[in-house]
Amino acid sequence: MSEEHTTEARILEAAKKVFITRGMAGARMQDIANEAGINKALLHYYFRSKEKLFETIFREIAQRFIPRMTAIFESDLTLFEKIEVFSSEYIDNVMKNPYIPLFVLNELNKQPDTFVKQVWGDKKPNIEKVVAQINEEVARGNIKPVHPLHLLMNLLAMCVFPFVAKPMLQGVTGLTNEQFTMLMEQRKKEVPRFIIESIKK
Amino acid sequence: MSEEHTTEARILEAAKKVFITRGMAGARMQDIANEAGINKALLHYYFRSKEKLFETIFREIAQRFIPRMTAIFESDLTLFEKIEVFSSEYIDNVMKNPYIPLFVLNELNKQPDTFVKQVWGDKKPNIEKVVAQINEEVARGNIKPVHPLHLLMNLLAMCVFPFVAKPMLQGVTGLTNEQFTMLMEQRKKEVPRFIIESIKK
DNA sequence: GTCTATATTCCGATAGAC
DNA sequence: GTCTATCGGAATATAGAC
Repeated sequence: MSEEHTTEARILEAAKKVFITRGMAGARMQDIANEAGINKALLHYYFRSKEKLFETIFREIAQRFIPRMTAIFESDLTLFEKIEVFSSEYIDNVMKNPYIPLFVLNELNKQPDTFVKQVWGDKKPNIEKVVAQINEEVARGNIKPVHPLHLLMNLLAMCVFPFVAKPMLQGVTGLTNEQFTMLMEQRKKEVPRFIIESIKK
Repeated sequence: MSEEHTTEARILEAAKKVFITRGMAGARMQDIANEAGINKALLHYYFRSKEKLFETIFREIAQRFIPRMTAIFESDLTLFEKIEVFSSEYIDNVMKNPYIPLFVLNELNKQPDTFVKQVWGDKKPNIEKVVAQINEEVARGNIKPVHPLHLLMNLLAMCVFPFVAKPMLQGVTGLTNEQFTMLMEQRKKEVPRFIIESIKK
């Protein structure tokens, strides 16, 4: 598989793959070992236990994925720009790692207290800036009155949900993988268009 | 717990609760037995194996939840009515069973081939009627041009996603359970309003 | 039908050689 | 650091008494 990787890196790579597809409860140390091309004992040598290994993986994934989203909200872009950039970048991001959202949402639901801390232990994502921006645009009469949280939920929902629900959508529509990908490609423009149509005056 | 239920019904009730919260891989037969107030052996007496029990539960849940959503799409309501009724009824529905969407999406992702058949084995949900309705409204110039699938995905996403992402949303916003419930209550009107604002001419 | 006791399998973790 | 072999516990499943 990978050539000049250290053993630890290969384990992390393999564990990531297995944990993401099967979840913490469904993953087997043996599967991870096979995927990494080593044996079980080595997993315990590098990471004391399955739980420690999982925590390492989860933290890495969550901390690399969530801040990347929220960074856009904390930036200096205008509200409309943020909506456009977020949709485009986030959908792009998820298309490359389609299983991550469900994985994160899932484990976050199974272990809310433990993992919520792990994700935002230090620096909680700051959405106050966008919220202020939205309220400001409303006050100025640039957009229609809208509850900031609903607007942000709508944006996030429309970007994430299709990937989480892909098997269901394919079951209903009969879409092939290629067609699904094309649809998601369109969505980068479609989501911001849809939102802006809704709030613009 | 429940008084005049048969043993089989109590097992199903208990299994439903445990499977939904922990998932197939995370659920333990012992937990189900405890929850039902019986012992493990009885579980195997009524349902041969954990897998059989799970399949029974999953089929029941999926077949009771998904058709209820799609029935609205197949009805004789107008497009705008469908959007309003769906939002209201579906959010209402999920508020009473908040863990079901993630459970279904999750297991559907783990076993696409097996379960997609189990859910829609006989009668696939028919979205052609709404799709036709949307295209018609566009053709008549009643609403702005919009891809039917994107519109339906948007509707579904905005209704379902907040519940699937509840722990994340609470982590970011600090919302209490009561506040979250109030927000979802608002959403029954907010989602159709948002959509209709976007597509109306 | 329901229970206790036990068999069986699976899986995380460790011991110890190299 | 990496391996093989094995332990020990947990979880599914069965046997058999009542």
